[in-house]
Amino acid sequence: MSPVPPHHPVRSDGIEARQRLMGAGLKLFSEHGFEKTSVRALAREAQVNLAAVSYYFGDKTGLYRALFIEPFECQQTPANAFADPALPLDTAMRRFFVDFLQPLNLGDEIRMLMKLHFREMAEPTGAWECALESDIRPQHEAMMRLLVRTLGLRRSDVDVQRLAIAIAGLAVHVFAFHDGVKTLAPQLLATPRAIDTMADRLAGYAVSMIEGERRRRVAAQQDR
Amino acid sequence: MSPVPPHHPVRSDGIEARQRLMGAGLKLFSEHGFEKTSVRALAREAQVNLAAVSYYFGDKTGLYRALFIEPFECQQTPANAFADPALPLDTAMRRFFVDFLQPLNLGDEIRMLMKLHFREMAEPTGAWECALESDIRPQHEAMMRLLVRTLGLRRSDVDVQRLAIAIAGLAVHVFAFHDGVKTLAPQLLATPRAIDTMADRLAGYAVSMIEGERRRRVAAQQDR
DNA sequence: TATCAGATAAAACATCTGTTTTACTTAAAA
DNA sequence: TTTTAAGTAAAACAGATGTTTTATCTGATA
Repeated sequence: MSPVPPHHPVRSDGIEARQRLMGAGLKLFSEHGFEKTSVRALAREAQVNLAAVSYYFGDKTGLYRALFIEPFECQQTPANAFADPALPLDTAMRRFFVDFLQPLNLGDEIRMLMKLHFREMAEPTGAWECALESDIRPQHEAMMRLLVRTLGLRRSDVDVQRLAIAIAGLAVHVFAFHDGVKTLAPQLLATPRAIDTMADRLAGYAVSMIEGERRRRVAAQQDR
Repeated sequence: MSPVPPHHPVRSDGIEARQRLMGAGLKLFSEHGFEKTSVRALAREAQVNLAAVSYYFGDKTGLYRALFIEPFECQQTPANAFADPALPLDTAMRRFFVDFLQPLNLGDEIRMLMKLHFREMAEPTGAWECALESDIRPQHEAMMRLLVRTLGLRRSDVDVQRLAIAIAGLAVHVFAFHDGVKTLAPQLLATPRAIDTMADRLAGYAVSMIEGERRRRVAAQQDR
């Protein structure tokens, strides 16, 4: 029925239509969401014919899914900071939050991709599960390993999961409710320097939370 | 042009159409979002004629806005917990988070209203600014007053704002990324008891964060 | 009872949506 | 050069959408 998407088009007028459509999709989807972005707007933005989206991606959702599946360059995951066991906790945390908030500053494409992912998290279209498994879960698990290591546990439990989710939430919240934060306290995200300070503080909060959890566990142990 | 919405319709076949439309709007908007909810679906859900929505609310967005503006019953704000200065910090925090996460359990209508608000936060349609000023900002400021009081400061500064936003983020994150949390760690929000435990832990995290911030301020003071 | 505004109902309207069809152009292979 | 298929373009399609119009009905008031 629908033509097979050719991944390496023979013909190309300068930039290839397929890639330009993905660029347009990244921009428009992240800006206005899936529903509010029409196929016509995509074609216009990409300076490509209306039929191109169905030609290359089958349909509109095909283009959307492609944005989640096909990796963009760079894409360094913040959780990399947790890989090295030799790294002190506060340093690792600080690096995590700096990496996490990085997209707020620079990298137009990555920022849009990030925004697209967060949008998908808030309003799942189905591509979400995919992103969760490939992006979120690995980071969540890396975080849990760090916590298990730091707290000196033998293995993870529900309280470690709670803590991991709460720490990630510190960063996610800033991202997802970027607009709200900007309205409540514009200075906090106004400059790269301010964002760096924010990352620093968030790392500090995370460390405090972990220390608190350690104390709570000790107290709970003694109660038993 | 458009008929003036009569707030007290004389005629009423049992339940009034206007109110039923708001019920339908609350359900469908919170479930599927603004775009994905059609006027026809609203009319069907409310068992009301198609024209009723335009008759009572002018248009579709009018109904949506009405859901934000017109207060539903109860609506106790979590930040009430901060009003009493005599309340110990940890108690106040615990109450805040319990109140905040309460809608996850019970109160079908309130839960939907909450979900609608969070959805609006993630995908602003314009009704957002309204909600921010009337709902969010007061809570944010109550939180800041508590922090200023607890930290023994004379007045708020950017670091207090950062802390307030981070603490609120603990709760908001659980709400907004409810689905994600449920996928990553289903047990955490499965039962009312689990939710209560979550609120308890979040309160603990918040207290730890505040203590950490107090230490940070002392250290920064000494550096100067 | 007659009147009249409030309320409802069904149909019509114009627009926009995602998708497909059809025809045309291009460039490489036979 | 001829052939073939990939790629492009414009128009057409079927359906859904928000909104308005027109007509009808209801029930309290004069």
